[in-house]
Amino acid sequence: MPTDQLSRTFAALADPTRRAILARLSEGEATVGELAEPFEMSFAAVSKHLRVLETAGLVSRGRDAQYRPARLDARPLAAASEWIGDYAKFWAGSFDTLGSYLDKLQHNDRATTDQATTAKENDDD
Amino acid sequence: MPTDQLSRTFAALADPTRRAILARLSEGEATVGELAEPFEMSFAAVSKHLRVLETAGLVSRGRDAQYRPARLDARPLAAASEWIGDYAKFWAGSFDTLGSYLDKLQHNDRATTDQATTAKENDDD
DNA sequence: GCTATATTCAACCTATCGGTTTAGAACTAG
DNA sequence: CTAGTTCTAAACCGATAGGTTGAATATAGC
Repeated sequence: MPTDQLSRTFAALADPTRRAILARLSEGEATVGELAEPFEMSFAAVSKHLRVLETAGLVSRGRDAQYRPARLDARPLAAASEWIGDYAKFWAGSFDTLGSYLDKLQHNDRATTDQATTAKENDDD
Repeated sequence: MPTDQLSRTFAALADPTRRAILARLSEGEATVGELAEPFEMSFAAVSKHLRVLETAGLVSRGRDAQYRPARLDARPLAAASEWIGDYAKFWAGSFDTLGSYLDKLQHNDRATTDQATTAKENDDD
């Protein structure tokens, strides 16, 4: 996997187990055991997933006796959301190209575009 | 890679070359040759990247003589954006947990939460 | 039909992923 | 100190990712 932050974030999200772990952590801290419980998978495997999430900066770990509780850190998701947001104009018009999207913008000021409130001007990369 | 749509989308985005290809395609259709030009990489490699994007539904291909122009289809990004959007409330308060976020909501009605305009109510999962 | 151009297929290589198992480390409690 | 719990490290494994090269396919132009 490439070493840039955005790639690590997206790679971390590209696994349903890890997304489920993040969903669980959105309800609060959890130990490895608690996180592993819903899965038919060894503790070690979950521990590895946590490490991937940690390397991506999406999870931080603490220490409480034997336990090493994990907690969510959603900040890298902001950057990911921002990246995707630059493309919002392309799905706002569903099947449409940018051309017909701009066209539509001129014809009806507010109708199919209400979803695109997050859109930012595309800068560089 | 897991076979669900969201995983394929995130996996496709987890590579800077593919993100650059998408960025290029956001300016309009392009042939493999045009897409390969900025990279020190064989045509075949770019062709493979395009296939990953195509499998993820992010790119569709056409035919124009020998050329097989690729065009952006951003619709899968909408789902990805929605998934990430469910976590917006967690980065809105930066370091905070859900607990202190809800706490904050009660104590000051509008202050540190102005960033969270995209937040959707977290429903199922 | 031949040749040039654009793209993909097929085989191959190395590195990483996601999982396992087994052992060991970190800590608590008797 | 010993025993029990929780978690991670290490070694291993098969499958996939991302790249290469060289041959095959598709199309256009002559």
